[in-house]
Amino acid sequence: MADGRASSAQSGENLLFLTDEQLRQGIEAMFFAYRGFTADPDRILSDMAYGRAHHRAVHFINRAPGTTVNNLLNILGVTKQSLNRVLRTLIEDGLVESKVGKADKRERHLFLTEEGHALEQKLSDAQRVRMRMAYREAGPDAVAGFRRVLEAMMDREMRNAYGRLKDSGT
Amino acid sequence: MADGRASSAQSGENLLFLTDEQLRQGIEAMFFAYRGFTADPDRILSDMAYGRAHHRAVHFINRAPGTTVNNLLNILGVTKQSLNRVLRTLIEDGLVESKVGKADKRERHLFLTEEGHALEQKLSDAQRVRMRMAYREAGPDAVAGFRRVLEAMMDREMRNAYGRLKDSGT
DNA sequence: TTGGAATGTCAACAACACTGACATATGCTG
DNA sequence: CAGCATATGTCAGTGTTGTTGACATTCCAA
Repeated sequence: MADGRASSAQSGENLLFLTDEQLRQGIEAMFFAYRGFTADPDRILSDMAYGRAHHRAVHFINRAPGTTVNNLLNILGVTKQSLNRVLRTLIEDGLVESKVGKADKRERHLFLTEEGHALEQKLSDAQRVRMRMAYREAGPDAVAGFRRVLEAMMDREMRNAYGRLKDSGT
Repeated sequence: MADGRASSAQSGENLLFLTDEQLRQGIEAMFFAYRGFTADPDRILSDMAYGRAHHRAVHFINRAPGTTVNNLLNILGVTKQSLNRVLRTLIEDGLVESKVGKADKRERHLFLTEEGHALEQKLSDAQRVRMRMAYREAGPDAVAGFRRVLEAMMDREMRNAYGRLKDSGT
C-alpha cells in the first residue's frame, strides 16, 4: 500500500492514475499552493494589527452583505468566541457595522463600512493578481478541472455553502 | 473593478473567463477545499498531543528520509525554533530519529522510526481517501488541470521544492 | 586560528483556535 | 404570561503554531 502501487483495486484505466504516488503529489501540490494562495494578503495584513481571520471575515461580509453572525459562523467553521474576537476589533476600528435585525431583533446583520470595503479591495486585489496569473498560465480547461476537483474535495456542508455563494454572485 | 467586469484588459477570448467573479469563486473554492483537505488528519491528530505541524514534519521526513533540518526548514517555510519544538516532541516520543551527519557532523539527518511510519501511514491514508474520491469524481482531465493551476499558484521556491519531490518519487 | 555555518535552546510574545460558563435580549409556544 | 429556545456577546483558561531575539555549541574551511 505504501510501495507506489495503486492503493485500492481499480479498473484498468485507473491503475496508472490513482497510485499513492499520484495522490501524494496532489496532496503536496495543495500544501505548497495554499501557501502561495495566502502569502500576498498575509503580507499586507502583517503590517496591520490584523491576521488571516480578519481577512476571511471581511471577505465573506463583503460577499454576503447583511449576513448574520450565525451564518458567518457556519461559513467560517469556527466558534463564536473566536469569531467574536475578530468582529469586535473590526467593529471598533470602524471597518464593519453591526445592525440589529428588523424582523428578528436578536440577529445582528453585518456590513462593511467604506473603510472596510477599502481593506477588502486591497486584500482581494492582491489575491486575485496571483489567481489571475495562475488561471491565465494554466488555461480555461485546466481551470475547469481545478474547480471540479476542489468541489469534490469539500465537505458536504462546505460544498453547499460554496454553491449558495456561487449562485448569489450574479 | 469590483462590479463584476473583468478587472484588467483582456483579449476577447478571456473576457468571459477572468472576471473578478470567476476569480473570487476560485478563491472561495480554495478556502473551502483546503478545509476539507486538512479535516481528516486533523481529526486523528486532535486525539493525540499533536497538531498539523507534526503531520507536515512527519510527511516530509517520510517523503525524503535522511533530510536535514535545514532542508526541512526550507520546505516547511517556518522558523527553526518553531520546527524544533515539533521535532523535539517527535524525537522524545520515538517517532523520529535524528542522526548526526557523516560527511558534515553539524547536520542532523532525520528518519522515521517504525512508530513514526505507523503514524504517517495513518494520517496519509486518511488524506488519500478523500483525495482519491475527489480525483475519481472529477476524472483524469480535471486532475491534470487541477495540478496545473496549483503549480502556477505556488511561489517560485515552492514550485522548485515541489518539483524536486515529485521527481524523487519514482 | 579565526570566522562563519548549522544546529539547538531559552524566553517572551502574538494570533487563532478551543472549551466551559454565564449574561442578555428576544422570539415562540403553550 | 410563563417557560423554553435562540442569537449574540463576554469572561476566563488553555493549546498549537507561529514569530523575534539572544546565546551556546559544534564543526568546517580559509
